[in-house]
Amino acid sequence: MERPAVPPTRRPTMSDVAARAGVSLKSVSRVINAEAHVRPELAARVTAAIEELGYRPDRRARDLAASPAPRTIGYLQVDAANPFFAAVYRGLEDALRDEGLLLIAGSTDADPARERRLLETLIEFRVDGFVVAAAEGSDELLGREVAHGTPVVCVDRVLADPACDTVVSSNRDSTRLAVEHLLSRGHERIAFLGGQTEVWTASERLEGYRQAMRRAGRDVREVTHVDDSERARRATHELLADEHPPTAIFAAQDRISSGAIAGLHDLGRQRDVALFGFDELPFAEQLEPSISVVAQDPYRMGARAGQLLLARLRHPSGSVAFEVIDAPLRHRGSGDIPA
Amino acid sequence: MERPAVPPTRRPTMSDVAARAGVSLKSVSRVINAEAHVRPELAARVTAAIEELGYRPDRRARDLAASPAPRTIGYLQVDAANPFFAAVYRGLEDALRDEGLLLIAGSTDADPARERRLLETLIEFRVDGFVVAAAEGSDELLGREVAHGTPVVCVDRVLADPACDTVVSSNRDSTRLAVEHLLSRGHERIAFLGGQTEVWTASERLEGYRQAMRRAGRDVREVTHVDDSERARRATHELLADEHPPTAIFAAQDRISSGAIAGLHDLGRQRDVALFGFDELPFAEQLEPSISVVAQDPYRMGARAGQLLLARLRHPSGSVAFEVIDAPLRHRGSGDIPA
DNA sequence: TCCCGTATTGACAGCGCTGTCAAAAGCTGG
DNA sequence: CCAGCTTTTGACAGCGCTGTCAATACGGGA
Repeated sequence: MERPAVPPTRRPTMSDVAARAGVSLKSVSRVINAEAHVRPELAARVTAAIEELGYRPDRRARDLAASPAPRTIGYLQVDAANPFFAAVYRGLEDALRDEGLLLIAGSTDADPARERRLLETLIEFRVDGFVVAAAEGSDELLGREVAHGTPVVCVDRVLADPACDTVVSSNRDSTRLAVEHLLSRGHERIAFLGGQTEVWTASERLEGYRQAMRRAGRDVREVTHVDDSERARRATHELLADEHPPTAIFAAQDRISSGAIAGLHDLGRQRDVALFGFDELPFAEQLEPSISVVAQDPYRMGARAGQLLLARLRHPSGSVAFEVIDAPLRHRGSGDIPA
Repeated sequence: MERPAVPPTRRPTMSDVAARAGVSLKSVSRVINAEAHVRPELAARVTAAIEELGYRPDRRARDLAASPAPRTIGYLQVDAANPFFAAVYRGLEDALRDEGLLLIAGSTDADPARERRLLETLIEFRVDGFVVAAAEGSDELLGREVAHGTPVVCVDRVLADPACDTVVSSNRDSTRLAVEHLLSRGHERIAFLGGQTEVWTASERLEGYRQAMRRAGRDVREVTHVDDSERARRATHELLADEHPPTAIFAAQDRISSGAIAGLHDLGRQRDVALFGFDELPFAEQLEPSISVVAQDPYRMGARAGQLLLARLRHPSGSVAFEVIDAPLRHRGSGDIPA
């Protein structure tokens, strides 16, 4: 199929509409913005011209000329394909949609350089606010924006210096409770499989684990920087090949849980090693045994972040919020396997 | 925490930089765009001023003034939180990133009105191209854009009238092969659980099922408009409560597979009713039995769509591509349960 | 020494739109 | 019929930037 030679039709502008309708530029502007004091007859003529030409206003020019209501929000996430961030995204989107705000998003893959580049680009587009669910790759730039008065909401992370509105899960406490549950089932050797400790959430969860183990007087067994499912799978293999293998595993995020589940299955040990995961998992109910998890609610986190952003847009100097969303334990089976 | 009264610092403009550096507006512009013929000494002064003021160019003004290289692509998807669309998104993002293109995305929830609104907004932002993975809610508007010369790529759907570049899976053929596989295991009553038949992909898959059944001389048993996991779960219950229940089920997309799996588990029938799903599933390996699926590759679809878009941006009148990405069968167990 | 080509810089218009303000048109009551 | 008001319309500047083109400065050769 050959595409027909493109008619080099310049997109019609407001002047084109004005000329066609035989009115002034400003009158077209009035009609488009539904301003008062326009004779219906003139409005009709303009509307007809708009229709005939297929005219659409240019938001960029509009925003440049007027100091407009907020229109776009930038969203920085680690990975759009990760269910956690996808759910945050969706929550955000739904919270902002009613206000007509559009999301411009990008994945950073936890690469600080990429994060910086992305943030700079978003600034150049003059987005009206930011929601940041990504590592600490751009704190300085971000701090500048906060200081400048641009609304910024952090999700699932914290920005240290200029305080900004923040939404996080009860990482530490929920982890502690989950580990205490494992302890209550008689486990003494509980391994912790977690991600990069430089990441705030990861360190919080690790701290929750340590608190529980310390209070119970047990030795910790920490495997960190397990950043993907495949590494978690291998780590699980290694753990169980140990001379004194753990009888329970705490997996500090969804990818790690996936790897641990796969690893246990590989060895046929899924029914005798207890497992508690952080993050809800698809098919957690249908797996055998079904999987106990700390269930974060990323959709809700995103939605709250959106609401905080809207509030900040309306009241730039209101007090700064720090919201902790409870991540409840879902006891399902794998966490109740006894020692 | 009280936020300090915001310094109402207007964001610095190019004029501010020019004034500070004691040079003309145009010189600043030259430095920023790395144009030739600028004395290093002057460039240094400008750079310093930019740094001191924390100046960032305004892309909107820039794009308005110059006819710029493409910068943004609009992505219409049904639901950002759906793993399929999230993976397409990610593929797109990765394909476009190297060209410095940014994605502006929105979820339509298969609501035509919302789809139209979203598309109109994206047009107002003058995005340089569209990738559309959403239902047929806005074909007229979209056709206008295609006719107008704006690059548009359809993913997982087709646009009938003005042909546009398209990337789809082998929906019909792969479904036929999967159903033929079930037939080969001796199944005679195979039920089809699918979504809205008005959606192109859904109708293609249904057609594949019909072809296989017709050729084998079997009666069809079609349950359509099963649009979410919960409805699929109930439909599965009903199907198995039938006087002549099916001995195998084909689930035409991931959400439906999830529901069917849950439904079978509810009844404890997961080991004696065969199941073939469309779309890859997390934990498909670890479930018992593990789940046979037609494995679409949404990441690759997104990546190809991105490449097609880039190609079209470069050669607006090249020939129109229609790419079918093979969705191979993954035989894992649930599809091999005999009648 | 002066002329000419090249390197460097800046003035100014204009991208598509909205805000301001003034002009034109229409209405009221006396 | 006119003053005095309101309604309706348009001219024009300017948002922050880039393209064009003219002006200035500098170097080398005649």
